[in-house]
Amino acid sequence: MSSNRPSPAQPPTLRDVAEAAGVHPATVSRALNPKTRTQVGAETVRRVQRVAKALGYQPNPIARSLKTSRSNTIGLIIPDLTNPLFPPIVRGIESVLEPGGYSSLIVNTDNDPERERVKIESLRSRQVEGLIVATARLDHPLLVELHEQGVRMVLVNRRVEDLEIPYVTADDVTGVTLAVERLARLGHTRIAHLSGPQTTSTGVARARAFRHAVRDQGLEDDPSLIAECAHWSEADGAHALRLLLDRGAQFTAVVAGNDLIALGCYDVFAERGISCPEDMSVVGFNDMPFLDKLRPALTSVRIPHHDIGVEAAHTLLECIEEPARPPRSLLLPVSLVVRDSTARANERRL
Amino acid sequence: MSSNRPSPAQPPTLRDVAEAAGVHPATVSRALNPKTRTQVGAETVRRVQRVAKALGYQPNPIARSLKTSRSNTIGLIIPDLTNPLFPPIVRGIESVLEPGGYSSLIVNTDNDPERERVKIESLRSRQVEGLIVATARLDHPLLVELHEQGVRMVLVNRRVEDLEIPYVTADDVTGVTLAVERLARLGHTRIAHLSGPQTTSTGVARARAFRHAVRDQGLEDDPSLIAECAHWSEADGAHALRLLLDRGAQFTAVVAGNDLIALGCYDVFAERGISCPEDMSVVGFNDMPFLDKLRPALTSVRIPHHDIGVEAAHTLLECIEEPARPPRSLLLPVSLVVRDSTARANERRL
DNA sequence: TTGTAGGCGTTATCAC
DNA sequence: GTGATAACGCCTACAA
Repeated sequence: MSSNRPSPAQPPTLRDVAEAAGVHPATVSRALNPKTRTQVGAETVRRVQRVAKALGYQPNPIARSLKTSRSNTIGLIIPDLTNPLFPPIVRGIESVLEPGGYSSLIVNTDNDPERERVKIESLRSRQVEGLIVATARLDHPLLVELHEQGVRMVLVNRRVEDLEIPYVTADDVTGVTLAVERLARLGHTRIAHLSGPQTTSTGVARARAFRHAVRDQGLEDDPSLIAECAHWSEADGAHALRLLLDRGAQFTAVVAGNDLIALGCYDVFAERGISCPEDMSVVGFNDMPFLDKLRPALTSVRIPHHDIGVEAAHTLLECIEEPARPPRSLLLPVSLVVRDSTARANERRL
Repeated sequence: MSSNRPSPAQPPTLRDVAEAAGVHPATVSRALNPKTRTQVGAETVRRVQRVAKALGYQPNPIARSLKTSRSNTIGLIIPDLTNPLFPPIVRGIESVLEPGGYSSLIVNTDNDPERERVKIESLRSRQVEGLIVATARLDHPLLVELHEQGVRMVLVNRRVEDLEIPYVTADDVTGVTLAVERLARLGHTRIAHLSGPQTTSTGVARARAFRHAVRDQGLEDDPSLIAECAHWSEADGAHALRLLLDRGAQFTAVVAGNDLIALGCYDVFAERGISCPEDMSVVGFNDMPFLDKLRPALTSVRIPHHDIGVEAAHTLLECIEEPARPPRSLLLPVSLVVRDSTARANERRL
């Protein structure tokens, strides 16, 4: 009876429960842990559980981590949470991690390798059990290093060259192909591509797919119709389009590396009095939110954001929980969402 | 000697450093901790630091947490990371937390109280030292309960009634007033308000400010021109506007509770062939990204997203690090960003 | 089936 | 100034 703590809400520990249940702490530990519960008498288990609930016992995950050297935490490396591409992916990830008993620590790198190094350092010091990385570049020494150190990770939306790191991405090739096919069917014969940075697998894959698709449509694969954006941003998209235009390139449609780059095109259209889609068609990539409300509504390749997150998380958990099994990578299907930024080619522009 | 670990990259511990430096672990601890460094001889400090760096020693935060019962982690409760309002706030928060040595655990509640309870539970079991809450409702028993338990927290963009919890919000009253003034100056005499949920302080504050502002402009404060949205969402915005329209309400402008609600209006305009801004002006609130690219570009009240995050984080850290000091709340300044969704009133509509 | 004991890596509190 | 010791809360051989 006398075991009531008058104390100021110190959370109860295993010992408190043990005391209250008249049993040894180790027994409580076993009774409360599903994996060892069988080793304890059914009656004892019940009593312990009752007492634990009564006291409002919550295991201290820090103590547990110290003992088991598992943190139940994973790190999420993204360039910029403010880019609408990522929040849905993050939500997908959490929808898997959380039921699995994991939490995620999110960091923004702004695509700065130094920042990235520091933040990953900090994540590791917090003992994360794995990493989901959305910032991978084709040549990415840091990731190679981590991989060699046995850090478990999964890449989303990206890959690294010559490296056996599992990845989950959208099917870039099909996406770009759909875009080009659509434009070709609308009579466009000279289509430009504002590619993403060629330091990223995604940028390279989409650019390569673009050239293939153009040839497959029987069109000329003219390198002067391709401009590379330094970053996946509006500003860089605008810059690249201006370059093409100033160079006097002739084209009636643009396949943008992603939606932000496409938005950059909108800025240039406004600057130069080009009307979209009458003078120029544009297709984006990713189908971010609110594209349907743009002026004009942007045609874009839809990728399964949420599923990418879900699959990435599953893959990572597999790596963690069954280190033996060789992890598989995933290519998720895409579709073209046709809106108002694409129309029949305006031949006068050529 | 025999103390060489041939082992596979077990990260070095304090003990390893101590051994290598020929000194006691406690000394290493002191030498490496800025707050206790003074207790150690300068020469020793140098040697320990050198050895630590050489071994690549990283303190184990879990062990430290166990001992100090501080996790250096805070929880971030937001309704939905996918709402563009939040990522910039999150970034602001992290920009303060990180240099302060804290990490943040982000959870989405989808505004579901039950979910919220579970997630906060889980955060607490992870020993977070404080909470930044963006989901507060005026009547919010859970938060009251937590507050009474002494959980440190700061509200962003929201307040709770009759409760001394510090908050950081934008100046809603001024924002709405600016919007109404602008519309009045454009000749609008009948202005509708699609309010946010009246269960949130923000919804109430903006609605109240709206009615004040209308009267201040010498216009009629007609309750039939106000409709409440059940959530801060596009769908609910559209729903509310349809309601008003179907009711036969006469008005030429809408002040929306936030940008998403304003976007819902766009949908209804399209449905009903109302042209904006010719027939109807709209003002949003929050100035989310990409509003300038909408059709038409949305006039909106800009709030300092990033700063809200920054100040909230500062406030929370203060609460944690100086529990004595009574925390102050903050009201951050706003401005009206005029774009194309507002124009002179079209009297024929009345 | 249950109890015992030791330790995970760190820090706080003593001594010396 | 530095060393010894204990303890944070939990888990897990091992013993009983």
